[in-house]
Amino acid sequence: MSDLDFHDHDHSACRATLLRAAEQRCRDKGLQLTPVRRRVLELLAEGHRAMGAYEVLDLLRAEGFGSQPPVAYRALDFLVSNGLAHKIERLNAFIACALPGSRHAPVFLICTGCGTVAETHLDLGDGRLGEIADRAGFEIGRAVVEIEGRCPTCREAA
Amino acid sequence: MSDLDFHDHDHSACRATLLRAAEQRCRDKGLQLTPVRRRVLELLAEGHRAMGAYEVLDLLRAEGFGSQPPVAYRALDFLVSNGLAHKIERLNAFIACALPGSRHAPVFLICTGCGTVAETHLDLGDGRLGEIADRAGFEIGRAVVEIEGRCPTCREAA
DNA sequence: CCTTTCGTGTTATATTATCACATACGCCGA
DNA sequence: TCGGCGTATGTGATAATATAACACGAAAGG
Ligand SMILES: [Zn+2]
Ligand SMILES: [Zn+2]
Ligand SMILES: [Zn+2]
Ligand SMILES: [Zn+2]
Repeated sequence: MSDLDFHDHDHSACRATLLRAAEQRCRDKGLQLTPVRRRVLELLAEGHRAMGAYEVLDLLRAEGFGSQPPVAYRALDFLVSNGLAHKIERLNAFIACALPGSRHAPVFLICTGCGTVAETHLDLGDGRLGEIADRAGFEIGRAVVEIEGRCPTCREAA
Repeated sequence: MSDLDFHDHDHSACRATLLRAAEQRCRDKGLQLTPVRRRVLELLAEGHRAMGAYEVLDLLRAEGFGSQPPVAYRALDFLVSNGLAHKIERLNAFIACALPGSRHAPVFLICTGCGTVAETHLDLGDGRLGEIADRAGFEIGRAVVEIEGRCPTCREAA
């Protein structure tokens, strides 16, 4: 399975992998993967798509967690800060990181047809972006690459 | 002057160039660069930095234009749709396009120290991103590349 | 036992963005 | 000349996204 498949892969498998990786990562780094945080990551992984903070909040509320925005935002911030999820700025939405563990510049391919989001990554050190930054004397902190377009399935349909 | 200078260039010159280019572009394409729209572009060009919609709105209001959010958002949408400005998603802010005319994927270098934003661009056809999209069978519509870090000036200061 | 730290929860508020509707103006065909 | 039409501008109201400020409780460490 490629890291770029849009529709044809085993969600339950990648979900389980994600959760295991997250647990491992938190153990290693002394982070607390508390019930809310864990559940939010599960929700993102289950949905396997970008979810808004309020969408997450609704689900948390329905499950007996806190019902106010900070509950969702704090859990999401934790996941994002620790590389377990990403925020997709273009959509004001969050998604589980498909490549946890590696320090990477995520690249999102966002289908405007079906809303599916595929993640891959870019090594910023080499390549055009690194070159651009070097030439400008700019020190890269973090990068966001978000590409909107149509996924293979939606292209066929059209 | 490079298109990537952060601090040391002639603002009044690049502002004038921008406005002339916009007028030209609107004439060519039958677009109406109305007073509000033109003034918003001027404000972005004068500021020479990313400005929030409400910051723009405050200035418009002070100058006798409409005082409600849609006034600013509609003008900004016009400019963005027609390639005269960009929205920087990471900042929920807008900036005049530094390279109007060319159809390009803008790349923003955002300094977290001083807030300055430099724009350059990427040709999506070739390069790593095009390659990634091709491999996934993904048809690129538009792309957003936003890099946060420190500009040369702020690096020295640190 | 006391203090500190962290996580969770709450209420209230700030910030960003859109909806819905009214008016005005230029254009064009009847 | 008139009426319809598209487009731009303006308004008040509201939606969607995000943070501030504070209280409480559990766990860790002295
Ligand atoms: Zn990732
Ligand atoms: Zn699709
Ligand atoms: Zn541009
Ligand atoms: Zn700087």
